[in-house]
Amino acid sequence: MKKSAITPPAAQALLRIVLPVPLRREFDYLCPLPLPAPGCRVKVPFGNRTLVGLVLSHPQQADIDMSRIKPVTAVIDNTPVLSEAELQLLAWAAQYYLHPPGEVYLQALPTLLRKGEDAGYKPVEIWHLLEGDSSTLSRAIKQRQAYELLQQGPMTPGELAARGVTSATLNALAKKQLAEKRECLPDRIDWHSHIHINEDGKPRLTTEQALAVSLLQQAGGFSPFLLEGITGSGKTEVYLQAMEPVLKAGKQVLVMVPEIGLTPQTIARFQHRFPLPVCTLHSAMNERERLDAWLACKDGSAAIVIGTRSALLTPFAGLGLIIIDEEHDSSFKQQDGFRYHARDLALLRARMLNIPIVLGSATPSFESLHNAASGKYQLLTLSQRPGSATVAEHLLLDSRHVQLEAGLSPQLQQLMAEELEKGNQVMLFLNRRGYAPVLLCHDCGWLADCERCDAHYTWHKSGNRLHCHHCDHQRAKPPHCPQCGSLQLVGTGLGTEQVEQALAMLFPQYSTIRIDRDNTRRKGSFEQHLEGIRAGKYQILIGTQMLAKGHHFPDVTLVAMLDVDGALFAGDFRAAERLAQLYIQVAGRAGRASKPGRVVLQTHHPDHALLQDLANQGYRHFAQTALEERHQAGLPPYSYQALFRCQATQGEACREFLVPLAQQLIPALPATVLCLGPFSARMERKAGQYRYQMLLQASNRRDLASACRRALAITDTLAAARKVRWSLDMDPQELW
DNA sequence: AGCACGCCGACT
DNA sequence: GTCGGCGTGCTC
Repeated sequence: MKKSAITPPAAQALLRIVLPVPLRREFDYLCPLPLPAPGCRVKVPFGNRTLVGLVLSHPQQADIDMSRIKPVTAVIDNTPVLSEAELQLLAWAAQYYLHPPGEVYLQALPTLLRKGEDAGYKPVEIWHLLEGDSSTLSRAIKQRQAYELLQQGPMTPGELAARGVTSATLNALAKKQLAEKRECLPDRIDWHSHIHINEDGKPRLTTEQALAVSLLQQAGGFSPFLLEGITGSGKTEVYLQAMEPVLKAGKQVLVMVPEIGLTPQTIARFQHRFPLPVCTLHSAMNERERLDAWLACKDGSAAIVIGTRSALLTPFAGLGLIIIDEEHDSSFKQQDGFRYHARDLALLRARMLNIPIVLGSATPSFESLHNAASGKYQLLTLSQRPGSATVAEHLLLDSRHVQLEAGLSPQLQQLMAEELEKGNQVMLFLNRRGYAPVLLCHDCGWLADCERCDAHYTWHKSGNRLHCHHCDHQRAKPPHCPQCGSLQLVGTGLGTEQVEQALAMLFPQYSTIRIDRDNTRRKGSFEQHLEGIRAGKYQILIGTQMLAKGHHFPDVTLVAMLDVDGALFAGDFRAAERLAQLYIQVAGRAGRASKPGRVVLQTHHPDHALLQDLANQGYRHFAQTALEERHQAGLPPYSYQALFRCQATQGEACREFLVPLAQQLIPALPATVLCLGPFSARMERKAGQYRYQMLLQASNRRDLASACRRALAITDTLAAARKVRWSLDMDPQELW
């Protein structure tokens, strides 16, 4: 007879975990010993569903009554998917951005891991030979060929297929017990001990480059740099050489690029210099590719990681350097959900890891310039282009009192003709696609307005459609006015389509290509157009800013911005900064190497201080003036902001939430914190949603954070909060 | 966010 | 009589 039917209660203890729910809270669960370490995933019951959560700590005591605490369903990982250092970074981010911790932590994991999949590589299939009598293959030619191929070593089905071996042949071999398919883990390359640097194509450095490289190569510990280098000054070469000692020490390098910067050419350049494992991380990858790349960062088998915003949250085995190219680019700030700024978090990560970080740009953000001026960043300047390149000439063309042809002044047409006659290319920028931004009835004044937004439809003549650029709604262009029946529907204003059409009339002897989102939608068509331009198939290029980013065409000697006047008076205090960055970007397209370039800005406000500054003094001078203005006005980076946004199908619902929030908050604010609003978005209704906002501005971060925490506490008590969608945006980059 | 619970209108 | 509308509350 068995003794003791009583089993002792299983030894168990508490886990504090985060879950993918929009609650600013952590949750405690019971778990049998041994407890999974912080950074491990567990499955837990939550309400009546099961969620994947991440272990943060092992608390001694629960923060609620023990009777309400449930046991975990399962432990997924026996080794953490995130290290202590990464957990610390994410904890800081959740605190700083005041975002629900579950959404912050889970953001650092690829989707497959969020769903609870194993944190392992996808096994690869390998065919290999078995011991056996191969003489039976004398008459089976294909099988014998496959057998002989496999005698050289095991191969994947893909490699075999490339050599003409079909799966049928392999299956036949398997049936005869001569070969077998096995699943195994992909090879991991141990690159750390044998670094090779390809000196082929390494250019001679300018003095400035050499100085920057030597300072970067000597940098040890946490040292932030701002690399300010004009277009064509060779920033990438500085990055490459700064990476050398880091890689030689067996440390990984993270290169962050804007969304549009992750091109095959970028990757190829790094791959060519360093024949080491380079991996990319971006949104266009599928879930499996992303997990495999994520694992390669985490286990150290990737030497160089080139990625967009989300790459910053990826774990690294041994990160030695962070590079942020085009650091001013707005795509580094996430614009929904967890609204983090990857550049700002990168600084924090570098500080936590005690490693150098380089922010590079031709047009640094005002924040970074301010930090360089105050000595927080070391400034490295590249003001020369290698070789004998000349600097472009900048012209402001007064478009007042002159007859514009499809937006082109006679003077601009003259300049274009001059360059075209010399066999050069001309590039025109207009940040408005479509034929005309407004369609109206000439007889009764009816306007084609979007039903879901406070905006006009843009008339796209190709396809004869009306298209709302704010909500993406499309409809056929009505044949006559819906109000008075008139056939006199006319377009007002100018879009790229219209300019393209007009150019064909003005310069019939030259061919024109338009580049905007409308005619590059098809995969690969953008690259195809670029190729056509490089090959000289087109002499005149007209496009939106997508033409401005990064692509260089050596035969372009004249670039012109047709209309930026709208941006000069936009309501957002950052509009001028963005315009200046775009202008410099565009200007960088003009001339290089042997051919001097001209940059033309056509404007109705040629005396505007901003434009004068940009054209005559350059970005740096403009930035200094503008920063001084921000200083006077107490705007960022001389103050700090947080924005409460709110949207609902009824404007009233937004006001019923934000007004009492502001009323209760304002009396509790210290003198250092300013509350502005609530006020409606400049475009109050977008895609059927009414949008309101409330801005908090403070002279120091501590007071701003406590004001936000106060506001969040009030929000919890407001029933009206449940009838709207609201969010908190720390360090907002744009106002609605 | 999900999901259940709960209390009021038009339908098999 | 029920199906289902969305307000309210809760999730360790």
